[in-house]
Amino acid sequence: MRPPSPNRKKEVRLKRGPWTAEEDKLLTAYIQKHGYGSWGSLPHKAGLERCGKSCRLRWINYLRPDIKRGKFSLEEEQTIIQLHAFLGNRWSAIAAHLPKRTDNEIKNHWNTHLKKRLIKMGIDPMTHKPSTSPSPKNGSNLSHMAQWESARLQAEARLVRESKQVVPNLTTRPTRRSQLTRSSPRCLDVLKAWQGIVAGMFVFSTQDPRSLTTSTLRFPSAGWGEAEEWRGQGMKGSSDADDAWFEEDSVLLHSLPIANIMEGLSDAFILNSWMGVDKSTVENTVMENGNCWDSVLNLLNSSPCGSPVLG
DNA sequence: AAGTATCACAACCGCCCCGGG
DNA sequence: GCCCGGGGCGGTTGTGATACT
Repeated sequence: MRPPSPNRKKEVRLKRGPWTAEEDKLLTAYIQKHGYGSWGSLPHKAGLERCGKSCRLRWINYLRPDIKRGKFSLEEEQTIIQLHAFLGNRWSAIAAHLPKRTDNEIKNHWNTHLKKRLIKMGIDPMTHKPSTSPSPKNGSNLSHMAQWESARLQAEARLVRESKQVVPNLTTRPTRRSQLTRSSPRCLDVLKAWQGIVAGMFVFSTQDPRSLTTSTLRFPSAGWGEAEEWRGQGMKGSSDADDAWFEEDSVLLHSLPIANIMEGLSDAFILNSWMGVDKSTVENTVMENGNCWDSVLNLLNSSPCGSPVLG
């Protein structure tokens, strides 16, 4: 605990550290009766010797009734990893896509679990790419990342415009930054589309799951709806060590295609817009087209919200 | 049983953005 | 346009619980 600053004007002794049950009760009772907002004056009104920030944090991260606590499900972990691959450490944006989870909780879970597991697997948790042995495609990856960022920023800019016409959702946490993502989630829901597309359509030509990051993509030979087989197929052909690795980190592995194959994602976009087109035509075109980002940009910018591409 | 290391997560800190004056 | 205060966010720390030696 650091000593109170002598420069602070009329220092009121504010309590710090863990909240007591009594304090929780006071805060909850006050907010239930009066609602929240103006956190600066709330502590005094509620009879708490805490700073407004502390009250806000306690409410948002712990006392809110619509918070889901406890272990993260596999699905949630997968979602976090995938969203983190695109959004980085923008926890509030990630939390906006995980109902009833707080940004703080997600951040903690990432730092204590997911990040370590990625590192253990040799994946750079920041780039979601292999942390060693630079890929020969690094240059193009960077380029694609830059293009993706450009696409994302353009999409966000569009969201900002659209958000001005959207009534805020009063049932969710009203944050200034998250309003951008929350009031217009469709374009971020593109992630869901990716998840469905990639998990549902792609299999990897390699039998070594560790080389997923550099694998080329192929399609399930038996049909579009049988992509689940890829996991089993991959395990059958791998060594014991691979199996152990595969099993241990199966959740993460299942996410890897989305996290790592940034290039493939552009293909996924195109594929999604080509549903119904002859499979071989799609495959040929995707494989021949080394850079689909122009198409991605077009999709992002021209697709009206509610289009199939954006969910 | 005691000491130490590690884990999990609540809470704090400082920076930044935004709106209002 | 500038300043200021409120509020939000991400990074970091503190601390209790648990596992290990």
